[in-house]
Amino acid sequence: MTKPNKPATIKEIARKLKISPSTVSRALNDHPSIGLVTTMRVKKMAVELNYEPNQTAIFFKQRKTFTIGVILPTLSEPFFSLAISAIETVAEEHKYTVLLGQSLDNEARELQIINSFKKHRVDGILMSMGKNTTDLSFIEMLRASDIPIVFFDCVPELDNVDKVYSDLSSGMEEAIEAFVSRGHRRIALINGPDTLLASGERTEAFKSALKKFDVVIDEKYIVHTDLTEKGNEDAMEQLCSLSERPSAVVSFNDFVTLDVMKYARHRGIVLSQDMHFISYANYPLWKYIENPPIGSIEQYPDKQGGKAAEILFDILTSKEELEPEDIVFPSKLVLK
Amino acid sequence: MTKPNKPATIKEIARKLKISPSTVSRALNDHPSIGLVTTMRVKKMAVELNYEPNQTAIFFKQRKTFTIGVILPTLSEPFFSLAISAIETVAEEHKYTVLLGQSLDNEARELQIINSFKKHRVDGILMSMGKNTTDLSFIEMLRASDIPIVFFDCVPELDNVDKVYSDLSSGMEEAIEAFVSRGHRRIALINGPDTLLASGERTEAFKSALKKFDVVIDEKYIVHTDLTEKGNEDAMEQLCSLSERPSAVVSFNDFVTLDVMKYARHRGIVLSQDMHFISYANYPLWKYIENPPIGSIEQYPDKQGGKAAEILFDILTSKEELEPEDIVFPSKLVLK
DNA sequence: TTGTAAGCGTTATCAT
DNA sequence: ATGATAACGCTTACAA
Repeated sequence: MTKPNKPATIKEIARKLKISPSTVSRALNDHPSIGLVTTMRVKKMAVELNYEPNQTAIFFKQRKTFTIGVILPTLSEPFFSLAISAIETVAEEHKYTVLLGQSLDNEARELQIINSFKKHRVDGILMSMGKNTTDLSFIEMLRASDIPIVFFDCVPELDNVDKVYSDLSSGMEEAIEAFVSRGHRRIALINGPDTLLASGERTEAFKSALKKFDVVIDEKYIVHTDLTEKGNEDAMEQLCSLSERPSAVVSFNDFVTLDVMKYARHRGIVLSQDMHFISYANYPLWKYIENPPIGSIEQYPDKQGGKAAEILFDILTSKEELEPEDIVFPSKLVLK
Repeated sequence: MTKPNKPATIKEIARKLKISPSTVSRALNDHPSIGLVTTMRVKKMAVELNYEPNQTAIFFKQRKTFTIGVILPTLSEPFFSLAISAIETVAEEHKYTVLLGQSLDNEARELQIINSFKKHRVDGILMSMGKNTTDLSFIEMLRASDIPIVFFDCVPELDNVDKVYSDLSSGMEEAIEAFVSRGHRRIALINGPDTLLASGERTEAFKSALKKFDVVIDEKYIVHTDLTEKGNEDAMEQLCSLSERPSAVVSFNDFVTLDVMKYARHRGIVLSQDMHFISYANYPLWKYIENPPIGSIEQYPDKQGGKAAEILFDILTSKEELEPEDIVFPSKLVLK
């Protein structure tokens, strides 16, 4: 029964109807010049034969695949699964499908994925770069192949590329304000590794926010973690061993805060009393934590992903060369 | 400068070298019959002209796209993001790329995604069905189009399809054993809606495990939630209002347990003392929770996804028709 | 060892 | 309003 169903083609419809393939093609595409009757006859025969256009042929002919590739570090971070959902939604509206590639923050894998996407002739690429990606030559390569790329979240420091990202400083300012207004003066920052752009931005935002609210900047309150569990604990230990412990801590992200709070608890610190927290990410799990941070800074992965996708489709549909977009979403403290 | 780079084709290489396109094609593919010298000349010219095979043409000609589609409810559940990572890994080994489609447990969207995948002529599909999917006719449709599909996790109750899933009962048995050995006798089950297969399986496993450990089955200890936050709380309230409250609760999954524990706390119940929990999923966040469940039942999303992908590639590479696979991974209690 | 030619399914150009 | 033909880039019998 499972006859190797070579699906019906336009030619067969033409043959059955004793008309030419071009007429069939036009009828199927509702070309105005085709008579209503033939159009109907063709369409009827099409369903009868269970005709399905062979998209691979069409892709080939049109030099378009109606496919975009999305490269991001990992879907296990809620940030990115939210982002890709938004991307998928936008893609769907444009009748595009989404190719997925997780880089796992590995630059070599990133290259591999890009090449695979290029081979598959995706019409465009959305990318959030890995934390350690330094070689940006792939951008030129894609440009040479005429494949537009729009970055989101982790974007390159170039101004001739399209990018959507979040401004960390607005959230930081709100965080410091929240701490200060609650009477805190000894405010610490547990930052990521110095090699990360995102760390530099946080440091800068931290300092300028402290300045704004007239809190003296004390370098010993700025510590670093390599973002491993051990690194997070070490960073916390540094703060705990200070003679004047901070009473408030902004940390790199919610994951760091989770580890850090756990460690603090083991160290006998009473959460939400001896020490208060704010971090970046605003993951939903906080509502289940017994002494949650006073807030978390939202970076709007969905808006970022969605906007990046929209820009990409603008590029894809516009005929002229567009000026590169540089979109910034302010981050925002969400109090718990 | 951005010349509309129509990429080099085999023909141009042929022309430059004054040989025939077929020779070029063969040389590029290391066809044995081509002389070493010509092969080298061709390859050299290929890099020189920056030649890139036009995969869309190849896809078209070979009737293969080296693309598989993955349909799953949502990536925001860690279960599925883990599964898709495993799938991606296997796909990559086979030089395949992955098209993504999130159904959001919506049957109509599922159909839409399947059709989109079919249009894109994916070579095969991996699917975890939505919780409410009842119409399985898409399976026949895909069969007619000769697109193999392998199910994982949420699989149809048919025996002529390939599927990989987890046996809920082994984990349930271990859970009950863990409770019983700790002296619990009043053991409750907070199950999902009755319409779900997964709920029926849990109920059955629950009862037979209780029987196995000589605990009397008391129907009032079996309650249901629609898996919303409100539903979870209501289910817990039912248990709390019993004159003889259960001291141990197995629940549908970790998310339910989170809500339920939170509610219990508000209700004045001392977690890990008055009441103990076990649920399905084994999400990593438990290590950050102050009074975590005594354990969680692992369902191995990565193994399921990976195995499903392997089966699909077996089908894709084998010449003969293979017997449908029916793979069951026992679930397993992981103590915290 | 290499070349010739047909063909994959569709659409677009040019006729009629 | 419809048909014939070429073309997209590549592979593969079949010939030479």
